[in-house]
Amino acid sequence: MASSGIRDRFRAQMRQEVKESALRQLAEGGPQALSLNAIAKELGVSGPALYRYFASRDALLTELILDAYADLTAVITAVPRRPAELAAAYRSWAVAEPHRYRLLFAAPLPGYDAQDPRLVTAAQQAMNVLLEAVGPGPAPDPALARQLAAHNAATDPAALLRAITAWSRLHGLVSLEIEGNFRSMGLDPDLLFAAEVRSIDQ
Amino acid sequence: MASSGIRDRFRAQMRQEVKESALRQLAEGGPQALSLNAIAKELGVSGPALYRYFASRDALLTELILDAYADLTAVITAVPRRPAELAAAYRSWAVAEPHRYRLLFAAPLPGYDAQDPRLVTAAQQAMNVLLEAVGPGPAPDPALARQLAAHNAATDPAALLRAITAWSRLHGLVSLEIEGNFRSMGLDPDLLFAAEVRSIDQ
DNA sequence: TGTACATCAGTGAACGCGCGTTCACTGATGTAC
DNA sequence: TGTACATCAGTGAACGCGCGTTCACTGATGTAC
Repeated sequence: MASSGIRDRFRAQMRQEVKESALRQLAEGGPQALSLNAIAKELGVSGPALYRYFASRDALLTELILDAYADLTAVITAVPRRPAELAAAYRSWAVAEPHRYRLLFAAPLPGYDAQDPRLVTAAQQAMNVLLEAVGPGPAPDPALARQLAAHNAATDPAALLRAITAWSRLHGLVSLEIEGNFRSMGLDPDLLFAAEVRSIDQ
Repeated sequence: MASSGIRDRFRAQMRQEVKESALRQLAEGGPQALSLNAIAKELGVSGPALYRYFASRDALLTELILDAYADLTAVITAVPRRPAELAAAYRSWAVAEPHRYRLLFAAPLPGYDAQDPRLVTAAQQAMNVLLEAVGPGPAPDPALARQLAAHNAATDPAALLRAITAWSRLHGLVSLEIEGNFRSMGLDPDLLFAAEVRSIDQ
């Protein structure tokens, strides 16, 4: 009951607004632009008020990361399980929200410890979607096969390796694109992407 | 003459020490850990003293980036121009100095504008080394071929595309490795790397 | 329906810290005569 | 060889700013009787 009281609904909405403001800041100012004081200011509230909703800056950051994993996973889940479609969905999300993509895969902020076990779980769920799309690739060498099996016993190591390789290639393209490396070379990321996806697809 | 006076030599060495201290800080604290005050403290000097050697924090950062490009280029230049060797050299450098690799390819710091044209030149020189190692790949589609030719008229567009693709794949692996993504999956980056390089090599 | 109470969102002041940068200045030292 | 001077490394104080977080507190409001 308590969890659907009026106060609880208010709480939930306020938490949501804090997160939205935080994301707006990340989008504009880069990853270390996440400042509780600035969020409070945007929401028209004093700084300490935010401590009603999040235990600390790190706690807020952790939630943002979990949300980002969930969104990315949702986006690639909503699409046919084929490499080209998955890759396009993955890239679209990253390009649309580079600040959130960075939250997932770029350097962690100093002073922030990604200890939370929920982060590991969230990452695995995203990976599982990719896994369903790829067929087995070349057989990994025995040592690698053993590690792959230990990481995910339910999946053929050759398929797992292929999924990881595909992910790695995707990440390479996407991260260079969102940091502007292709644009500064005068190259259209769309075309590079199409060319590379063809290679993953085969 | 003036450029080899005693004072000039002193200046050069002091500049070097400032840079070394800056790199030490980056190595420990992440990219936004570059603080002039902290550098000054480490060198046993007051904060304002550094302004004798660098016009601003951004000027220092720019020099660190240029140095990093130069070092990476030197490392891959010192190795036979074959894909496997180049890839191994590239990766070794990145893994040995992840903080410098991030300086080159991860998100720019907020408030830092990478305006300096020397940065573009430095990036191209590194790319040129990769170019010499790859043979032509599949023919790019016409629009992409045009852009590739515009970016580098001296090179066959098919070879250029192959070099860019190889770079992108390398970057994907290397950046996931240095951020600890493979380690957290229980996978040995060496083995993943060997598997992926085989694919680039063919 | 009315009242008393517990809950809790939000405040303002404060703590201690760090940041980049400027300024007027001191004092050592290389250099030119 | 000795001396005067210009150069310039470095200082300490200050500016204005922002940060996360704590604390004791006020006041509104939902809730239980």
